Amino acid sequence: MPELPEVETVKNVLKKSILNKKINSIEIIYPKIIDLGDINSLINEEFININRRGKFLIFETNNHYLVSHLRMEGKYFIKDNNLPIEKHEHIIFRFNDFSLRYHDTRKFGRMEIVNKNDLNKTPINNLGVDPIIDKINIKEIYPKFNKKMPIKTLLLDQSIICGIGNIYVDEVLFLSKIDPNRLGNTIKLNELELIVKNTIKVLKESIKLGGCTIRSYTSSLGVIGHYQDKLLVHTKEYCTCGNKITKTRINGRGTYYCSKCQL
DNA sequence: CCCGTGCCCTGGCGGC
DNA sequence: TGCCGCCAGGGCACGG
Repeated sequence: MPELPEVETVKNVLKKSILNKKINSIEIIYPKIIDLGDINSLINEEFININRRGKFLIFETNNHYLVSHLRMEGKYFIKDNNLPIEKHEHIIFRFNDFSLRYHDTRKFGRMEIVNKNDLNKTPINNLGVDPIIDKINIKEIYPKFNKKMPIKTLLLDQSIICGIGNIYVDEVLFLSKIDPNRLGNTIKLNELELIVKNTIKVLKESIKLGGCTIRSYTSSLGVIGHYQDKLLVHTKEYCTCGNKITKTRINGRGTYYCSKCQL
């Protein structure tokens, strides 16, 4: 599933191929993907930049922003215009010499289209600090962790820190030697500092790997993350210390941790 | 306000 | 071999 590093990679690859080309037409096969705005307002415009915030892609056109969240399985493909529309392709942007196709097996992804002044009407507005884009002030965010909720749940809350998903949160807490069940109000300032440090480290390393996994030799932009080769605890059976990994559920999410290493 | 639950979706997999 | 039911989970709506 695309997480922050994969979204970052998609952004970088798309920037190389779709900028400054006129959108001739748009086909909407599954309209529910769009939950705000009129995607047809992008016709005759060009994508002039692409940014990322958290797990969101922000496409900038001449007069609009298209905000896109891939959720679990969303992907963008670049294909020849002549190729038939395949199953799970829901939105098609047609340019002169190719098409950009939004593909999403489970239809969980969402898009919002707004005028330039209205970015604050999109979910972007509710995001907290981005560990890659922003300089995080630990003392500023520390009070938001003073809650009777598991630290894992708080780290997945995109309005505090954005971009961390279920896989990376397990890895970050493992590296920080913190039990994901510990309540936010038991986390000390220096522990949060360590968590943030490891978050930045893990995400940066994964972005590097993401860059290697783009299949640029095809016309498609399916991103296959190779971060799974680096995972230390998520989906693992045994810890590097030899202890059996505990599999449990926190906030409805599958959770992996080592009860010996993480306290 | 806080927090837990269920929903959206489909493919993959285990069990029979 | 096939079918059924469950599971995966990001974000949001809803309700106690």
